[in-house]
Amino acid sequence: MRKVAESTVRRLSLYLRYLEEFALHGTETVSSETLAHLGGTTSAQVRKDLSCFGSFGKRGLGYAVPELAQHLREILGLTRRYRVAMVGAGKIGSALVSYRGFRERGFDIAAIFDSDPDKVGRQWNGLEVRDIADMEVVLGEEAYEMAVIVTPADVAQAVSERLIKLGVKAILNFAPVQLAVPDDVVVKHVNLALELETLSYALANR
Amino acid sequence: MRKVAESTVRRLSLYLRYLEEFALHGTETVSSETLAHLGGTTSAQVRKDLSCFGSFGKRGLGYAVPELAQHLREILGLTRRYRVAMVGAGKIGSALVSYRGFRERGFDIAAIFDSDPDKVGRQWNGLEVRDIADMEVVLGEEAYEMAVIVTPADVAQAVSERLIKLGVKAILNFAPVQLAVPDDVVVKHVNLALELETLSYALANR
DNA sequence: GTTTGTGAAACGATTCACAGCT
DNA sequence: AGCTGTGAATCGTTTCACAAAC
Repeated sequence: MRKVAESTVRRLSLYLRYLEEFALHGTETVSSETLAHLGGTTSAQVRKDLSCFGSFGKRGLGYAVPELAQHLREILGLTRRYRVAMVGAGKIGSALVSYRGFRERGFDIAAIFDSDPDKVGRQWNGLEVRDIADMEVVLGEEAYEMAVIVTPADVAQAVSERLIKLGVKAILNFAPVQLAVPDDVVVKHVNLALELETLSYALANR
Repeated sequence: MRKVAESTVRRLSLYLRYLEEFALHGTETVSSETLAHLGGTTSAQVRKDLSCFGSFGKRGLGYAVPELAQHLREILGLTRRYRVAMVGAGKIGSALVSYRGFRERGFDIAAIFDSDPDKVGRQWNGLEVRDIADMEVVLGEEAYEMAVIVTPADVAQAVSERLIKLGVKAILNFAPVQLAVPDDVVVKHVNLALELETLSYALANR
């Protein structure tokens, strides 16, 4: 199975979302063509993506919706819930904490940290913002495999190191720095200004 | 100028960020190797990326920091400011409006719309949330080329159509739907839950 | 007849390696 | 000597096209 492209994984996530939509409406089977159309790709792409992990369809028929959805959940590691630590209680952090999309997909933000005394102690979506100085104490109580870093750029590297020491293996990083992490830790970088810049490029080069 | 890959454009944005950092510290020249190291890529990649748009370096020396930065700003269309309309005054919208990274890069969110009467009329970062029903009136007063859609999925397509009728040519879409738009309109899709899912996949498949 | 699963072909992006300029 | 710019080679992804299954 080894070596699946990131682009494939992203598409699988998308397919899963559409499958859940179909499941909700009671649709029983779906073709690669239908999934492709919804996901903005081609039927061959859908089949290739799936073929990385097995053959889930019936020739002449298509894919059984709930079964394929379940396979995708297993492939994507979404049959369990994840406890997520969030560091940085700024505006973006605030939005993420109450973002239902995370909880719906199995990601529970279960701890929030900030260094600003004005923020520490406040309740956020039923969760107390803790002092970043207490991170080791708070996170030591339960296992956290995932974290979201929403701090200023200059502290993000140090924060990531503390998180990794505490067992975090996956980081979603909103700080505009390239984090240096060990090989067994995976980092996904999100940079919203950069997304607008790709749009600006597209506008300027038509 | 030939077809430039999206990945190239994203890296150029990154290089620009580092160049501005160097400019701030008064560094005068920088090598492809240095930029590569900061951006997590290779020197050959940096040179290839730049070579799509011209030859900006001096052999034996490297690149002049302020000059290359200016070239990149021009390439990326960042020598001007953009008026951005935002539709959807939820939590994510709220975070984006006060996100300094946008303004710093030339993107001014200059209008916010929502359909919720509780939100309409409220001041957000010095900007009044307007009724989405008045979108045509408000946006008709000034030219808007860019928009951010932060609405629920079910209205995003209709909202995009109205925006496009009003002259919007670039959309950053946070709603989890694939928007269908004319060829001359560019859409960038952001899906935060999906980013966590790629992390979950990585954790599950080690 | 329809739709999957998959090698093979086409395409695109990255890396190599070196000639050419400073 | 040092570093860029770039064609050529490599590597990875997408598309094609068709045999096999239903």
